[in-house]
Amino acid sequence: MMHLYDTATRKVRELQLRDPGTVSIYLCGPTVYGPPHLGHGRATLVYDVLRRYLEWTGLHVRLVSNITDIDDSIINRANREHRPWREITQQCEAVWFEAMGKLGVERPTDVPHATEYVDQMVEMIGELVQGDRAYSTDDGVYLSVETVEDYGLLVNQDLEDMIEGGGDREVVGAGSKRHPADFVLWKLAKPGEPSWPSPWGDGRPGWHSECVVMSLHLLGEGFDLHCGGMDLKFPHHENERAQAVALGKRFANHWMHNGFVVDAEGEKMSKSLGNVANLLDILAHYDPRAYRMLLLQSHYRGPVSVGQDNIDASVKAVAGLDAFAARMSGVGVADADAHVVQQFRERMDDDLDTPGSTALLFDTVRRANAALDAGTGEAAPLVAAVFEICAAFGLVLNAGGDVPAEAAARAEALDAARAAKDFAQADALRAGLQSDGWTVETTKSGTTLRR
RNA sequence: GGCGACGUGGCCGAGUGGCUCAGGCAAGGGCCUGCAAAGCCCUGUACAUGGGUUCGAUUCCCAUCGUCGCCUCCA
Repeated sequence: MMHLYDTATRKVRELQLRDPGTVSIYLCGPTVYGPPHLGHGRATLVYDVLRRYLEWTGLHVRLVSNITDIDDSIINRANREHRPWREITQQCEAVWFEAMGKLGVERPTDVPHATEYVDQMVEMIGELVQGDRAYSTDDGVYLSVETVEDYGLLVNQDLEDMIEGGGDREVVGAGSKRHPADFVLWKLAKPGEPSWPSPWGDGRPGWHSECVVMSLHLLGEGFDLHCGGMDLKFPHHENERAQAVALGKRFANHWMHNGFVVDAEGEKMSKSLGNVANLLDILAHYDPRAYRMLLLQSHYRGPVSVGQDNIDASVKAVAGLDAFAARMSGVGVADADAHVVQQFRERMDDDLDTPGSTALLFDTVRRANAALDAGTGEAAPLVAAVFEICAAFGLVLNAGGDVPAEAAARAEALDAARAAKDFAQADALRAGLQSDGWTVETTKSGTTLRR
């Protein structure tokens, strides 16, 4: 069974399932106001691998990942560009899913939009106000964090320390709040801003309220796993949790957070530092599978630096797997090598050890190649194991695909020239095929083409 | 100030109290090949620094130096 590091208890523990056979996961999705960056790509890839692996083991996975389609940053951009805010969110969402498609990230089973759940949010906030856990001020409704017993659980900090460290940061709504750490559940609208009706005045929900409502609505109390990037740990996840606790509801059983993408100097890529590398750029210039490979080779909790050298190495690693798939396309079907599969499961179940699993993958590739070289007929189970691992990783290998008759004819001509020892002609044919983009592999048994 | 992560061979990046030990990319040598490609085999005296614990530490403990993250925009 899967064991994962749990942020709340700060140790690796078994992922206990509320409903045996089904895993319920909530992943905080994007706020759609700009293009996705490498960090978004990392988070979605990490959880895509988690999801695919869990499914591969035979579990049913319900993965809910929201779209935050109402937020200050959206409104700000709309004002700046004098465009309707809905136009921005729709466009950004389309770009998001296009990028995810290219990355090979499977669409979540549910994609709730914050704006579809405003009624439920108002209802929830009402409950909190009624229970004296929240109060309204002249600019909105706030949750009183002092009423939440273990506030700070996820960040592992108590309230005083958090406030002390606030430093120069501006405390939002400081003047009217009961406690500086109280956070907004409902923001009253300023003139011209998008708004929904509520008992406290027209306004919009706070970010933290969106995800509690949607996760509890779609997955129910005590769902299995809540995930997201490290930066969501606080305040977002802490505050989501605080609301659920204040409501007396069981929230996520397990918390998972992935590490950052950092730049060459080891600094986190962030919007405020302006060093964010666009995911779309990477997708346009490299084999998108390379980013998945790069992430598979590092542990999800650690930082990953994404640079030219890094990506290049991963591009080649993936190309090597393609060559393997092409080479093994003639090997018959067999059950996957049980020992390899077992080792793979052990590693993956150990806090999603994809680096160890990737090492196992390449080692199995090597063994399968050696077996094929030796002609002992032992390659097939190893090949099957490689394909199993790739499937669980969400890595789609390119075995070369269809070769048009015209190119196949030239390959045959190449073999004929070689047989006739007309090497000048053979070399010319090969060069011609290569310049047409074919990878040409000439073996004793004949020439194969792929691209 | 509080909480936390990290410093591994040319680059990236796992991991471990002692065993031949990751893995990818790059490099050198060999086998195979008409030559390549693909593949296989071999090679590289790695674990920030200083102490300590230990028969033995890259791995545990302490300190130092350095890098980074979070402490109400952020995957």
